[in-house]
Amino acid sequence: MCYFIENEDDTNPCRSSLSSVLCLDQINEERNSIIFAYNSNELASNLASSLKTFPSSASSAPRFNNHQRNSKPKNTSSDIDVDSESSSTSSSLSPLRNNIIPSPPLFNANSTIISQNTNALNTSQNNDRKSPIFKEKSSIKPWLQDRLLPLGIFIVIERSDDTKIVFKCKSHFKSTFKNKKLSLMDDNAPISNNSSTNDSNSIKISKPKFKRSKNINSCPFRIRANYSIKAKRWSLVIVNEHHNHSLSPNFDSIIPLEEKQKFSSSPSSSYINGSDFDEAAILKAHYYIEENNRRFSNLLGSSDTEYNDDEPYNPSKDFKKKTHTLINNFLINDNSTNNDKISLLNSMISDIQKVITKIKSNDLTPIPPTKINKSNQHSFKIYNIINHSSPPSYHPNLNLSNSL
Amino acid sequence: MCYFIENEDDTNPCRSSLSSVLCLDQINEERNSIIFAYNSNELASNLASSLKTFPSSASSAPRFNNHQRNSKPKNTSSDIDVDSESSSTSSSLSPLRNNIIPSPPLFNANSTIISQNTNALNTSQNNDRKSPIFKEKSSIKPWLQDRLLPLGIFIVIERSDDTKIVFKCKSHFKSTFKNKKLSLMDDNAPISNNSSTNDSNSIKISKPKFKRSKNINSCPFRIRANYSIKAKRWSLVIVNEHHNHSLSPNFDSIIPLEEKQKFSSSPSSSYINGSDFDEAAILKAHYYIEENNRRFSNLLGSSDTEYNDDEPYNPSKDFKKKTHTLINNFLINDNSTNNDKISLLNSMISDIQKVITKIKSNDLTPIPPTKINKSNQHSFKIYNIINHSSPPSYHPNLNLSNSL
DNA sequence: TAATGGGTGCACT
DNA sequence: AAGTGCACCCATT
Repeated sequence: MCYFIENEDDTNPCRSSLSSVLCLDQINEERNSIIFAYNSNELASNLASSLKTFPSSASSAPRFNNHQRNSKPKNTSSDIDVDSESSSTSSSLSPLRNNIIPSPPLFNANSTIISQNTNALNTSQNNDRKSPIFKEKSSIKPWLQDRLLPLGIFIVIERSDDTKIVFKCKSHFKSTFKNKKLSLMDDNAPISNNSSTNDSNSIKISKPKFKRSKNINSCPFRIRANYSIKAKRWSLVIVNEHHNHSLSPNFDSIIPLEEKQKFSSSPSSSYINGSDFDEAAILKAHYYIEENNRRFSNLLGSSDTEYNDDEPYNPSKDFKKKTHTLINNFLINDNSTNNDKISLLNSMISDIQKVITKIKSNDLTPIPPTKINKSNQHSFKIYNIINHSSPPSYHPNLNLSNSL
Repeated sequence: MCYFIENEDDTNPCRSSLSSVLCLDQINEERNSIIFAYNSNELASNLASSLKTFPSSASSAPRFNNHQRNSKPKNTSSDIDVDSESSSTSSSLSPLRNNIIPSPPLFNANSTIISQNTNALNTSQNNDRKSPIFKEKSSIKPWLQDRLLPLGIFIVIERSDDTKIVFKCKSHFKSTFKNKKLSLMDDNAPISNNSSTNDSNSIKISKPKFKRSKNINSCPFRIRANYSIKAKRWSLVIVNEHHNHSLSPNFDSIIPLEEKQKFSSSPSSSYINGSDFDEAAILKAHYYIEENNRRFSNLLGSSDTEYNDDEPYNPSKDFKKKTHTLINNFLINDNSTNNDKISLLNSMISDIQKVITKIKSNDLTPIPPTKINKSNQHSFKIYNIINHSSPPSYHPNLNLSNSL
């Protein structure tokens, strides 16, 4: 089994968004073993480490040479240049098969890996370098699902065609009705039907409408299968290993019963019930990944976070950008009077100053929404902030070229 | 042909959002005639009027009785209670068939209509009240498309199952790449490659990334086909007759060539080329609808508008809500130091004050994004405000009841 | 079947 | 205006 690593150039923004790479090898499926490569990205390493615990014979991750696209003369034919046995850093590996040990790489982010299987499947295709790892497209998803289920990852196909399959997490979306009911149950505030007890200091909550954002479905986790026409083989790429939700808590609710049974009883899942199954390692890996995802997982239930592939999640920058967008949008779009606009903006400054005060006192409770005092405004309903999943509204007169 | 109108109760929020109702009858398809009902909604009336011009023999819209669900004893069997010939307001109708003239209704929004064909199709099923208007589900879309194409409305199925079909406008979305190119062509700002000319007063814009919002695809137009198991028939409901785009300008580009040919040559489209086709009336109706949609049509190209059935579009309120969400989210989520947070918030206040200044001078050009001066921050890219279609981020710890 | 990213129709659930 | 899994497309490079 050989690996070829290409550095991505930045001319293709889509391709340069690959943040981490992991190549899986299903050749030793009978032994429930996985060979994988990982890059310097911490979370990718963690995922790789967790996968590493699956096969019992691999003591460390194999490493591969980094083939800079132009740093080395490359065979221009359809054959792929392969380094083999060029490094001693992989000597600690216990190769699972009598294969060419993959060359040690210099990994970095934005690199992709093309696995080139120089060995045969246990079939007549032995020693055929062009033999695909996956014989057919339809076998990729079951194979991948089997390996990700123990991590609590339930994949579905987001998009596919003859040359690619894009996998993502199964959506956790529940109906807004169900969420509404749950939210109301969780609400500790007493709902009083006695309107006469209304005093000005207590804001009465009358059946707030909860509506979970649709973006709870926007888990950024992606795995991609690419079919190389040249190499005539499928390869797997982890495009984004992050989740915006915890994995184990939803494990039970997401996976259909038949999947669970299949998972726990199928012969290919013997790493769960088999003799060489290291349950402690699996659990440890599982929780380790979950730990790394904690800052995302606690977004569950109110997540509207969008992940930018170009750069890591940065709440401050995200906040700044969104705020800037809002302000400019308001400046240009709003058709209220200038006085009303200024009044609104001043109330916003007031809000920010409240937040600054809270930060200084380490008080992280949210500030209450302020009312808009406009005579010509419709009565301002008290909205729960969760209630608003609508994207910002732009005005048709917003001329893009003028806004630059 | 009889009609039965049910008032929706509000226990089903999906159904109560029906804003207008129009029932089409394809029985006289051979004569290219349509019987329809419309409610008091103005645009629904317009659309109904335009449809009315299709059949040459119908001089006015039929009206139907409003059957309040509990105002009248209703047969609890599977037969549907039908009023017939109970009003004289429909006397101006020229019934297209020797049918029971539909009873005049009291229409209101949030009502739905169930057509009950008391007459037979021109088949052996004559006098079978259970005979569906459409013999099969698959015939509905072609029939409806034939009637909407002359209005410039090209429908696709949004969702369907055994008992319903939801139609919407075909998306006008073009790829982001194309938009990017177009936007750059429209950009009047010179893009200088000479970085030495950078002075502090002019904000240099280096190849802004345009990315059209996906919400350009959110045209609210919806027509729904419902299958009544009781009545064993399909009925059509106009759920939302508004568009967020003009119809005719996109007519040519949207409709595939084969559809156009089918439209202009099929026998069922003889109301276009046939002898009783009133082309002037069609065009008038077409432009009339387009006129009514003008305020939506100029959203094309920058549309992020989302239609809220509960209340009209209100930029100020939208802005206020989003800002509040952002601030609270930042307060809770951001893991930077307090000094950095405060610095960021102060810069935000500065931005708002700039906006206030601009408002006072009636200068609606957007403010430039400010840099974040943090040593541990990545360089802050200059983003175009259109570039941000991501919804605000919410934090799970944000207690909803506390924020009220 | 160049490689690869993405929109979206629409039936399944 | 059920949400979404999936594939048939088309886009750019």
